[in-house]
Amino acid sequence: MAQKKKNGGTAQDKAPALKGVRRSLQVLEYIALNPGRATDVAAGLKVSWATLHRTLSELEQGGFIARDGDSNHYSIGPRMWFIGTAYLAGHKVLEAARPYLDAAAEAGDYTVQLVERSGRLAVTLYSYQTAGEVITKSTYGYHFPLHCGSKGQVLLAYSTPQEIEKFLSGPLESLTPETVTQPKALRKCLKEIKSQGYAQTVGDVQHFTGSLSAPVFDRTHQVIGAICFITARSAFRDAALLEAMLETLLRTAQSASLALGWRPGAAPQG
Amino acid sequence: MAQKKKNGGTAQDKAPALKGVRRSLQVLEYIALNPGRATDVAAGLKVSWATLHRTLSELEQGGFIARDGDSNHYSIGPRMWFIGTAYLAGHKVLEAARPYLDAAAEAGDYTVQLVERSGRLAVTLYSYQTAGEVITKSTYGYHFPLHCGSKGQVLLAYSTPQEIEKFLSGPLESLTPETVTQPKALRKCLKEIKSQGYAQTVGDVQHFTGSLSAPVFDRTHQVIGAICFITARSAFRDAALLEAMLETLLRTAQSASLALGWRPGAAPQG
DNA sequence: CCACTTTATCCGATATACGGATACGCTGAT
DNA sequence: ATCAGCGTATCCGTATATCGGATAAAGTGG
Repeated sequence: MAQKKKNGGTAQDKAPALKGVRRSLQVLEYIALNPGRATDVAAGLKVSWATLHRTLSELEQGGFIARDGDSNHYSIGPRMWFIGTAYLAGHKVLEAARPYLDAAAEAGDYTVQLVERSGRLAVTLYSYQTAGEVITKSTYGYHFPLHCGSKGQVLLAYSTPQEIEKFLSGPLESLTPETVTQPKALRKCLKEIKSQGYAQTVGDVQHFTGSLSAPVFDRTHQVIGAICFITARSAFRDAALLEAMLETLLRTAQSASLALGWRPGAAPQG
Repeated sequence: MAQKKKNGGTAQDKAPALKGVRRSLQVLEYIALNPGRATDVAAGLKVSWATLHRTLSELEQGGFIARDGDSNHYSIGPRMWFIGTAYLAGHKVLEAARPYLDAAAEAGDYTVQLVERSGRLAVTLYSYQTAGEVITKSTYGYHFPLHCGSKGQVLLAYSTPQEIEKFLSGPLESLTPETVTQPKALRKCLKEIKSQGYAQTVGDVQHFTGSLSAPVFDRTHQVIGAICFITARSAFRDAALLEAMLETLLRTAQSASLALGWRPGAAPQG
């Protein structure tokens, strides 16, 4: 099945043009995922040391990556943040969903997020965090694989069967002992999510938290994102509270979908 | 002192190595600032069309920029956001300031931001927005030149005289009729800011809002960021309210500085 | 329908980036 | 103190990937 040839995964290995550009961006992404020493990057990406060194130097002097003088550890630089944020300016889904997200956040004691799929990851676009809550690492910069947490699972559940299988055939890491990593179990889980219209997971991303997520549709009935409520684990034992959360979530997601041109009913080409 | 040899704006034009890489990142930044048609990018960056086309194609198929199928307008793609957010994960200043920012946001009806300088711009790292407020375009993706708004002015005020002059010698745009753009007036303004320890501007970024900002220091007494409170214009007519805001602001900024190793007193090498 | 702008592709010359080899600097162990 | 081992920096000839002018196609507007 899984051949060892050169299955990049992100379909990025087509025509060998603009090699340098491609490599430099690969390097950036690699560093974004695992910041560290130059050698490790070279090993991880399998590029010759000399080449990598040149690339890193160039990126560094441009401010796209930053190097810690002492340890020679590289990490993403400020300029990348600046460029990256431009993605949000004018992001349709975010703009449409924003008011509802804020309203939902005001209504209850949970963190509200808008997430989107990017490759094998669920990427957080917006996070409204209720201060004083115990949830820690859930803002930007912490993106999880699709099979971890309700947000990813929702995004995955509404993908095509082919995409689901493709994802499941990749590596499925474990973030906590409670993370579900068996393809079989995940398939079942996804089916259930799709039939009930939302996802719920507890402790599979962080021990002390759980989350509830619902899909956001556009006018073509495609899922273009998900809204996710995160809160402390204890809340998931309180049925009434959970019920209220779920209701708010579904209402919020529907409002966002409506704002994006979605209308209730079957898919257009049905 | 300041020799005129190779004074680039952003000091990015030194050795002509890895041309492609540099160009592609320039393109990315250009698109981040002004998304638009390919031709415009080519004109703006003065690269031959063929070259630019190749670059754009490469970037697009990697998901680093996105093209609107109808209008052929290019904009920053999701993958850049993903990479960019990695900048925040492990950002020292942000981590240190975060609790205080949240606390401040809870305390009053204003948006709380943490900003940092990047080139000629004040870049927002974190924004805690009180829902229901009228402030609109103040989240991520909207970064302003240093002379606009109190946040930028604070960052600028604590720069070295050389840097200030360098900045002032560049183009000084106007965001609203109230934006101060005369170098002379700005110089005076900056001096005042530095002596009083905070900045206040009203209506120079958006008509209906005003802001209050204070610097954040690290252990070497250098300014590494600023904290900014933004609120509706009307609040700036209420002296008592303003007083309270200022107090919270200064306390917050000081807490953040302390958390970063700053200690009261003169600069170390004084 | 035609003039014009914007986008896409070709192709040969040449400059440019590749990567093996080598040299430097640091850390920790013998 | 010496040496081994790792990580980092730089050199340089070669081959290759990139540049950009020109050309073709597609889209836009009068």
